[in-house]
Amino acid sequence: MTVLFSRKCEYALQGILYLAENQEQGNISAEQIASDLSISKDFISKTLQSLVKDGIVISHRGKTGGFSLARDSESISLLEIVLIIDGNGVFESCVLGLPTCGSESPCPVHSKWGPLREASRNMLATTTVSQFNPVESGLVI
Amino acid sequence: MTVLFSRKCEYALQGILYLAENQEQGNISAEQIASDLSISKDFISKTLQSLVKDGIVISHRGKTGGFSLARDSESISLLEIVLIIDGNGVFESCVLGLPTCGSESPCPVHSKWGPLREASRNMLATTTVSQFNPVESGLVI
DNA sequence: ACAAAAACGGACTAATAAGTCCGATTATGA
DNA sequence: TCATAATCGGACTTATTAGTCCGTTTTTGT
Repeated sequence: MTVLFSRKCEYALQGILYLAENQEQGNISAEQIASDLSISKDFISKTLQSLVKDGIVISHRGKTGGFSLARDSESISLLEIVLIIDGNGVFESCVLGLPTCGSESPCPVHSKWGPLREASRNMLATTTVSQFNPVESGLVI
Repeated sequence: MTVLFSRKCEYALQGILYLAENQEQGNISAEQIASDLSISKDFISKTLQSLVKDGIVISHRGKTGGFSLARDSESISLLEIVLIIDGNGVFESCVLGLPTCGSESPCPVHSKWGPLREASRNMLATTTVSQFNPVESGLVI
C-alpha cells in the first residue's frame, strides 16, 4: 500500500523533483532518472509523458534528448502533479469510504478529517518543485 | 483510489461502526450489515471474520447468529481496526514513496508530512467506536 | 428429527494498478 | 549518410486488490 498517492503519482513527484534538482544538466534521459531513483525506465518514461501533455515537462527526442521542466520550477507545485496523475479524489472522498458522507450527513470522522485534508492539500499547494533545489534555494555554499 | 485505507479496511470500519450503533440488536447478520451499508455480503462477512480472529468482534453461527462487538465499544479505537487490516505502513512510509527517506535523509516534504501523519494517527487513536453511538453518547433524547 | 439460517473456509473470478516490450519516429553527431 | 540514442505509442503481461461462489459446519426453532 502507498500512503496517499498511487505509485505512478509517487514516481511523477520523484521524477519532477529530480528534474528540478538537476536542471543545470539540461535534457535528462528517462534512463538516468530511472537509474538514480531505482525505478523502471519504461514506467517513469510513460509517467513523464503525461506530464508533458499537461505542459509541466518538456521532452526532446533524438540522441541528446530527454526531459526537462517546461516552466519555472518555482511555479510548479506538488499539488499540480498530484491532481494531474491522481485527480482530486483524495481531497474530496470520505476517508471511511462512505458514499453518503458530507456536511449534511457526516461520518464519524468527517469533522476531524476535514482540517487534516485541508492541511495536506495546503502543504502540497505551497510546496514548489524549486523549494528543495540546493542551488536555487541557496542552501549550498 | 481510496483515500488512506484499503477498501477492505474501509468496510471493516464501516462494519464495526454499524455494530456499535446497533448493539442493542444483539447478533447482527452479515446480510443485514451488507444491505444497510450497500456493500457485498460475502466481502463484509470475510472482513468481519478477520476482526473475529483478533478479538474485536464475536461471531455466532446458526439460525439467530451474526456478529457483535467482543469488547466494550469505548475501548475499541478506529486505529486498532486500521492496524489489523492495513498494518502500520501508512504511518511509517514516505509519502512520496522514497525508500531512503527518513530523519537522516529526509525527502522534500518529510518534515511537513510528519505532523500531519501524527495528527491522523492521533485522530484514529482517540476516536472510539462508541463515540458516535447515539444511545451511548447521549446525543439522542 | 428436521428444515432454515447463519458463519466459515477455500477456491475461484473480475477489476484495477503496475510494469514490460517492441516497433516507429525523431534528432544528433561523427 | 548513417549508426546511435532518445521519446512515443500501443499492446501486452504480471501483480495485487476486490469481490464472488459454493459446499460445510453450526445452531435454533418448530
